[in-house]
Amino acid sequence: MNCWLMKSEPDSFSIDDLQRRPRRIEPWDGVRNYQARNFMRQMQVGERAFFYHSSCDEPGIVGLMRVAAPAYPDPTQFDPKHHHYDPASKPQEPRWDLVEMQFERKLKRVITLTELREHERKLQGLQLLARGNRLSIIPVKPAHWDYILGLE
DNA sequence: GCCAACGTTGGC
DNA sequence: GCCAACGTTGGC
Repeated sequence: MNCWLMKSEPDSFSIDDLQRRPRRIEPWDGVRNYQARNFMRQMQVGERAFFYHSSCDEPGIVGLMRVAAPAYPDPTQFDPKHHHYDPASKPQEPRWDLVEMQFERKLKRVITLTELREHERKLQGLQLLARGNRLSIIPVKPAHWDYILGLE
């Protein structure tokens, strides 16, 4: 079982939004980065992911999710009215995928990016802490997963 | 295949 | 709002 970390800007979609969705499930659409897409294609139903709030007052991990449905083509890529429309993607050969994520629980408190950095030595190799990190979906080693949850 | 220009991400 | 880092695009 792999573990993951998925970023979202709370202004557009927050952990509370996920909790309020029907069945607490949301299609994770709008990912337009090949590396992130390839990670989604590796994700298996039941695998766990951190929900990370980015570009906000307090960037950090705010909750836990599980993969509810494996990767399939993201319909928003074919919708000309959609912000994430990709005219270069053909329905016969979709370029972008999504996975469906299900709310598991909120953390008792936010584990901030600042706090994670204080544990840099224990979290060696965690891509979130790497210089210039911009990927919205990254794998998390099980040992790192456990260590981070231990901070809660 | 190179690389400049441009767009995006995301912390601060 | 600024800016560093990175990805993508497109001319050559």
